[in-house]
Amino acid sequence: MVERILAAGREVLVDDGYDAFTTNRVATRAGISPGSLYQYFSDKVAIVEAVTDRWTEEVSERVAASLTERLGVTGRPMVRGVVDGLLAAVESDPELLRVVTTELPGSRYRARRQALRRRIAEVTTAALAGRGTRRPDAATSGWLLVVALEALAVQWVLEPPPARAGETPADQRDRIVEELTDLCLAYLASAGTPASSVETPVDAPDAAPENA
Amino acid sequence: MVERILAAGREVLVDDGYDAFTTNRVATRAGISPGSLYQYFSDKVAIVEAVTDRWTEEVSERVAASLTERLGVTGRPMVRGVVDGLLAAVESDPELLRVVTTELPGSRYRARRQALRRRIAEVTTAALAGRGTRRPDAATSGWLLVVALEALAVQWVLEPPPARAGETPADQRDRIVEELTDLCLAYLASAGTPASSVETPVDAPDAAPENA
Amino acid sequence: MVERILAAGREVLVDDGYDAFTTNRVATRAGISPGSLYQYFSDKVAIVEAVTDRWTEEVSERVAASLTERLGVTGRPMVRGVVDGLLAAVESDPELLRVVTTELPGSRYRARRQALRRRIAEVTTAALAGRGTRRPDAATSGWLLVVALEALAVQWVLEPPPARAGETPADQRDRIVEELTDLCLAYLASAGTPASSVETPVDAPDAAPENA
Amino acid sequence: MVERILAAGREVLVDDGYDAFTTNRVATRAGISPGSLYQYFSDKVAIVEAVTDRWTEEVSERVAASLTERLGVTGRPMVRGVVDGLLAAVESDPELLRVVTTELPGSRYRARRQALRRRIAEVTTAALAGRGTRRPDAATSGWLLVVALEALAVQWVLEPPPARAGETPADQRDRIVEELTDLCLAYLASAGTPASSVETPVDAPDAAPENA
DNA sequence: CATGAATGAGACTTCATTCAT
DNA sequence: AATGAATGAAGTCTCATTCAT
Repeated sequence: MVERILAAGREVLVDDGYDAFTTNRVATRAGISPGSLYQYFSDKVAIVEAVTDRWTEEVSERVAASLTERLGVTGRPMVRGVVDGLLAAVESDPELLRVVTTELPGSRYRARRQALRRRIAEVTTAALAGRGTRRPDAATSGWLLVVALEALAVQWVLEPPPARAGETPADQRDRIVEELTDLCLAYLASAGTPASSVETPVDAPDAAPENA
Repeated sequence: MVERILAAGREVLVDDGYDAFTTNRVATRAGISPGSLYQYFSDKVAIVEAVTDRWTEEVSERVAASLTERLGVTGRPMVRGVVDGLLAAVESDPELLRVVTTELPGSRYRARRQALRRRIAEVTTAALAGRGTRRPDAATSGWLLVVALEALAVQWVLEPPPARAGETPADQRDRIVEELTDLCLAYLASAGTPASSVETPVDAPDAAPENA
Repeated sequence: MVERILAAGREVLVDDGYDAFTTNRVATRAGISPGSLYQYFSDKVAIVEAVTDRWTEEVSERVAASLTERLGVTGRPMVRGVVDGLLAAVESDPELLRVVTTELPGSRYRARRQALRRRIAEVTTAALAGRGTRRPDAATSGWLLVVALEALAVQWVLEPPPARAGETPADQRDRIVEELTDLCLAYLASAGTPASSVETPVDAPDAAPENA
Repeated sequence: MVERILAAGREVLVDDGYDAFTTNRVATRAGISPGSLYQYFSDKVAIVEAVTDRWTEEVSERVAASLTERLGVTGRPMVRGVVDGLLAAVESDPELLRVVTTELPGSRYRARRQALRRRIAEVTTAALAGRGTRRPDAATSGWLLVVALEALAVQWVLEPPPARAGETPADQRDRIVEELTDLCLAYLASAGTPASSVETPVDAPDAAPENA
């Protein structure tokens, strides 16, 4: 029965949006009476939380799975694995992803989303940690990569960039994975500006290669 | 009077959240009568839109300004300028930024947000365009950098990473700017995986430097 | 419960008028909560329609009944029967009759009223049809009698003429029935002005008997 | 200025209906400010009353005029004159007639309408009074004819019966005038059922001519 | 346990009226 | 006299929640 409610809740959220997520509608969709909802959930909010928690767990598991799968791997394949795992994770339920990231009022469901983000951050930084890197500040680098990767993964699912001519979705996905992998590796490999030079940066040496 | 309403609207949005954004509350906060709202706005939605539009314009202007300021600049300083401009833009009203990015139901205000995103994407990719780069697909690279930068800029304002011990906020900001600049330059400078090698990637050569 | 709402609706309409027919007032009068109205009616308008529909049916039934009662009758008794039936019909709820005829905004409830009028017109003209008549144009005669009879019946209920001294209401009613019967029969028996004489009417022959 | 307001009021009433008769709309239509209405009228209701009063006077005058025009006339032409005058009167502003008879809430504007009706009743009965008649009760006969004539005149303007094939509106109008004239004369000429026979009506003698 | 009718607070909006300018 | 911005009471309708069956 909880199952039916959660399924109905997800459907309403995905099909009708959060604004239309009324208890009556969820009950109708679940084929039960509005009163019965309150036997299993204290609140309307609790239903939304349960629906998103379930999705959250799915995402977390996928991320964790793809990492444990590649425990021994190192080098570029390892990074690629992390990226691929992240994409696979957010691809688990694109419609609900959209609702969670763009529809849900942050003020009410902030805690849940931050928990997920934190968990992803943990595993991701852990995976990227050991990497040989010339970055000076691991905490900042981790934060930066996780934020960027999460945003890119989500955006990839919700509004992917136009594919190349004749490119299959699978090909495009592979390409994006390589791009993100490049992004991570290039960043990690680049020398962070030493603290002293922040104030008076010397441009010439580390400037972008002027189309050499 | 429009001013008072917009100010009150912003306050309610920021202090109480979108769920509590009721016409009565806005009117009370503005110290006027509920009926007066409708002399200046057709709708509750119109008020929200006006509040966010104003913020949107501010952000747009800041981005544009910081770019025109550095028209002649090239190389790393130019990229740093773009990054700094982006940060400055989203820093204009952190509280409203939070509301707009996490509180507003996407389904109702999607159009507005996408317009802003598109405008930012345009100027950013334009700025980054001429850069010498070894990236194979400009469209994808642009998309990737814009998505990443936007997310990082927003996150920087809403939940910045912990500062180093004894570091002032201004110092941290400078440091983040350098990090983002590194991210962009390193990515652009790195060789995109040639299409042929996507299928059967050779890891060794382009792997991350294993802490050599 | 629908019953209670309809009863309350009728009361409000009759006691306070259509202007005061607010959902809150109906709910209060019915001893229920405003929200409950909407479990049974989609709209405020729907309530008014239900109330008037019920009255409409009652009126229709009465008219039909009084006609079937006298199926075999002919001559003056038949006409008298139609007239009596019409009066009986509109007498079913004088207070609501007043509301329906004078209070309800025609623009909103026109359709309903016309349906009733049409139904009455049908049965009445049908009943009067076979009558031997010297009227040249049946359509016009029917229209004329129905309009006149309806108005007279309604007016009889709402603002009857002063009774004769010492006359009981029942007596007056009988008298009015005879008057209306006379009206119908006299009209039907009178020779319609032939089409040719319409243009250049000769007054003398068909003039009213000058108190001969 | 009063003129402009009344004209605007009439327009709104006619074009948009009583429901849409708001002070703001009237003011806009009159090209003045809402506040100015209250310099000339105490109330929204007062405006409606003024508009309808003006119409009422027009109608009254027309009725009176058509009667004084035919002061010396007698016989059928006289009756025809009354009928024609009545029609002419209600034809003065068909659109406003519709509003007044079907749109205006009776409870608020009852008094005005009754005054008009009474005035019409007076002149009409006065005109019909001297007529030689076999009717036993002048008061009742007058009431009956006035009610019937008013209803017929109004209905003629608002929803006239279908015209004969090839008949011009003017012809139809002439025909209707004759019909109403017949109605009046036939009724007045017919012998009222004597009081004694009301109780036990003998049908045969005064029955309608069975299509002999 | 399940039901679903009933609840009632409260949201959005309109509009007759006023009053300072 | 004219204005028109401001008012605020009141109306319609929704929906999360409860409770008797």
